[in-house]
Amino acid sequence: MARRSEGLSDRHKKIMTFLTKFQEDNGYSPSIREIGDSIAVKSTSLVDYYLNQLEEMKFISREGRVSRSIRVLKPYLPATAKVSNALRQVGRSLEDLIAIPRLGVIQAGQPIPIPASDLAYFDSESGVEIARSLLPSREKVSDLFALEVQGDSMIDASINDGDIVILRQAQEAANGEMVAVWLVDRDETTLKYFYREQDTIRLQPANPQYAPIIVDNPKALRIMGKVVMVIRQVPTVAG
Amino acid sequence: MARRSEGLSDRHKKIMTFLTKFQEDNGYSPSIREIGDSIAVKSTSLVDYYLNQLEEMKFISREGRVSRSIRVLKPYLPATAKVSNALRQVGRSLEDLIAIPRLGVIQAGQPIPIPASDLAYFDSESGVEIARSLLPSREKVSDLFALEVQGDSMIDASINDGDIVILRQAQEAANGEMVAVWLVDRDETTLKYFYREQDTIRLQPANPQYAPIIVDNPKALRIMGKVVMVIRQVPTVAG
DNA sequence: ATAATACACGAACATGTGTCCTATGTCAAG
DNA sequence: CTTGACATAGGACACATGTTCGTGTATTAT
Repeated sequence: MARRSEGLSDRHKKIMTFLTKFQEDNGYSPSIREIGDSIAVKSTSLVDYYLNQLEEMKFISREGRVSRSIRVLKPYLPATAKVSNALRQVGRSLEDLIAIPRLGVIQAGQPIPIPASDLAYFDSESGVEIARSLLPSREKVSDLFALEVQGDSMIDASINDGDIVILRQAQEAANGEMVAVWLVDRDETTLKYFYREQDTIRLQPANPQYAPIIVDNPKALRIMGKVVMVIRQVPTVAG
Repeated sequence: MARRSEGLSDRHKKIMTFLTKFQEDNGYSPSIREIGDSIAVKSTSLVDYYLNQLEEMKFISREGRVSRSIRVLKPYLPATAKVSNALRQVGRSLEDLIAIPRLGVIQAGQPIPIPASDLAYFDSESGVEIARSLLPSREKVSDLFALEVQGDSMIDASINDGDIVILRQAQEAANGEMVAVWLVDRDETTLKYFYREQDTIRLQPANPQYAPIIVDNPKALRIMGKVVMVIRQVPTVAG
């Protein structure tokens, strides 16, 4: 185990991720023991030990002696967590229609930066409204967000300039899935097919005119979400 | 106490208000006893009784045997600006939800009858619901209908097998527009780009692997509608 | 009047859950 | 080697919390 790592250790990160995800999935906090299970730790005291550290570092806060009272102060996935939080208020109050926040523009071709911070704010007026009946039933509303596509590198994947893509938050992806990834180095977000190879990750634009992006450091990219739906408004020549 | 009140009783409202407010204030759910205090009820069983009703009415959901696991499904809080704002949003959204009849599947080889008379009836269960905000404002709702695409002749036009296309009824089309046409001879309906040439009409599948269909007798085809929107549900490898 | 039903109280119960104490192992510094 | 800080485990303990059962009291229907 890594010792003395300043900032968050691996365990801390796992816990924060678990906390964030658990709360999004269930709407309430996990218990100490549930957290322990998630990081394969049997003893409750050790979990408590970590939680105290996280509280010390202002990553969470909790009420003494109150079950499941952990609040995530600095979501480990800052943008996405905040968004889903906002979404929960609108989305869950409605059964048929779902307002999905349109976070911004994603450049599918030559990637142009969407600073991650941009993902943090979401103005309800810019949301995309979707009928729940169109979504696979298993989709959790709170995990969804929308982006508008610019660029044409995904043309062969049936995604065009101007399309609106609905994504589900995810931190991982299987080979061949279409994902939105944040490239840390370039500080930009792009839409690509995801392939994990031996030591690298290949981000493949479906359009063969564009070269794939090869990432050798897994930490240099963060998967923001998987594409679950594409909406395209076809312009008609004459109204 | 009001009895037999259909819908939410006074107690129910108080509980929902308390739940909403408590969660906003604390970030987690109150316990049964805390709820009891808020409505001056001493017995936990009575609170449980009400909670069961609220759960029955889909106002909340909770996990069995898990503390503080209440989720508010329909926030009840007419006073707060925030909530009323959200509700207004929801209300407006509902009005804007449009049910578009899904007439059937479009596919080479399978004829789809789309006489105007057929548009009159449609079963709401088979309809596709679209938020009005997604449609160009000028679209007349009554002119719209939906088809599910089978086959891949339009792949390069960003339309894939399984996609749902929304069309507007039309008898004519301008060059380059994407239309659904009924080929009288073949007795089938297909989706193609429309080009009128000197004496013929060319129906161009965007996918170059497929040859265009040349129709020399204008009466041999009937334009059923223009494509105004494409909705694609992307399957994810692992749910 | 009687039965049925909805509403209400309280207490007992089982268990979920946070807290805390002790013990052990590991590693770097003295 | 010793020491001490850190990491880890196990478990006892108290109490927080959801569940359930028994009982009582109105209101309504038969």
